[in-house]
Amino acid sequence: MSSSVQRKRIRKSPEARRAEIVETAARVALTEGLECITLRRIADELAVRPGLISHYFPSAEDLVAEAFSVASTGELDALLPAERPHGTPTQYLARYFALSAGDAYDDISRLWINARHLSRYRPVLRDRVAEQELASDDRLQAVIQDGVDSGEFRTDDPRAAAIQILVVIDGLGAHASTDRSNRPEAVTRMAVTTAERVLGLPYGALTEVPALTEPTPARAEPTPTVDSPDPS
Amino acid sequence: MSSSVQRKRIRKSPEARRAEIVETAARVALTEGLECITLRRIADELAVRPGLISHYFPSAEDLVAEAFSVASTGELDALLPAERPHGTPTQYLARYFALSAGDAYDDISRLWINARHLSRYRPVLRDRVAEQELASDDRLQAVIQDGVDSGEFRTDDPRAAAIQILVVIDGLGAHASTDRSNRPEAVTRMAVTTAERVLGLPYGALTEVPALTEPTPARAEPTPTVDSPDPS
DNA sequence: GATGCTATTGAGTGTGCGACCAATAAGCAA
DNA sequence: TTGCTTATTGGTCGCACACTCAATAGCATC
Repeated sequence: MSSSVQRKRIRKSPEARRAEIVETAARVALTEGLECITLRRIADELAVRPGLISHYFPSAEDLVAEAFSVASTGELDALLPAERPHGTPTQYLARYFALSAGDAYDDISRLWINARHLSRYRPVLRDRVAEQELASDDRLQAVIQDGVDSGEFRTDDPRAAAIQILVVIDGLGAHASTDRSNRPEAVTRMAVTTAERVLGLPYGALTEVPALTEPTPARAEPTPTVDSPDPS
Repeated sequence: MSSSVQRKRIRKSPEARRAEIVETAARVALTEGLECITLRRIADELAVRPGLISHYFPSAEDLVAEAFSVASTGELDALLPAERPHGTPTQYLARYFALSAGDAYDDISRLWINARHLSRYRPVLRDRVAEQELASDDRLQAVIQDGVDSGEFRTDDPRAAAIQILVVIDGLGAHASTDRSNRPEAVTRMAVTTAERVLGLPYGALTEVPALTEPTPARAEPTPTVDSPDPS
């Protein structure tokens, strides 16, 4: 056998193939960057020909935007799930900050920087970025609102509180490609400190917290096929 | 005359030509992005042939890195000069925040996002980004130290204070390509608020301040070497 | 005005990209 | 088994990019 060149073509349903393409692109976006989503790259990954990717995404820009949305949504769900049946708002928030400070968060930080930069040139992506920003704001605001309702947090503007926290997280994440080893503790802890301040919590309230009773998986499985609605 | 094709070549000293190239690249970086620094693009700006750019920068990556450094240094000097003979630390700091909140700052925010993203792939640029980050930290720290010495500010870790302020500014700047029109006031004001907090100042101390006696120019003139014919 | 140094050109190489489309064959239905 | 729909291929086009190098010509110097 001279080599591994694909001999037999495999024919899949458009829905399955499309989902497969988007998933692959999302993975590439997260690990290597949005500009690595090229027709050839994704095609290689799936052992098909570039033309097939074009067939599903006549404009490559749409695939990039879709990949970002999928990756970003998946990460958000992993960090701060929409359903929170296994703990208090304080616990979920504490978990959120713990994850945000970990090395694993660097990929997400990089993805956001990547998307924010690239959206300068790509209108389709720009819309998706704005959409995902809103989703992040909403998600965090919801947790805060829950905490306010339960009396754990105190703020008269949960949305402003959420955005302020996210601004700090973005600011800390900006350096995801650079060395951050010798940052002062006050800086490392900035996100938590900000949250404690805007939510009327005492120092340590978000770091010294019992873990969730039934820990949600660190990474949600990305909804195995079947659906995946139409992108742009 | 069929057209404007360059007829006569102009021979300049290597130093002058090199400076011209870097200046042009820095301007392009600031207005259009670092990936628009291509041999052809810069050559067109200067009405020379691409090969000449290669002659001065055998690796284009070096030009990109150099352009970023020059642009970034220039902007830092415009925002927060190293020499501050015409006012108090409070005044210079207030001016810094005023400029940072203006629309003109968007170009700089975008440049930083651009550089932070691109440095993921370009080691030379990465080093320059780290270097310029340090320069920003140092510059702000110096102003804070002056203010502490004069009794205007109060903090026991000027560097940590500086970095915290910059993290917030970075976080706010992350959205420079997106719409930010309907941000809560608390968010818009975050950088100033942070500064007032970490420097032990009352609310408004950095916004209600008399202007500098001899206002430094908002933008330093880039040494108009007689020529510079065509902006794109 | 002639000479020499070298800044600058012109022409070319190879790579990777998105996009396009007629031809092909997989797999379902009859 | 046959036929048909259409998912998939293979090939091609044009463009933009960085990089190379021998040939050319500006200009300072004599």
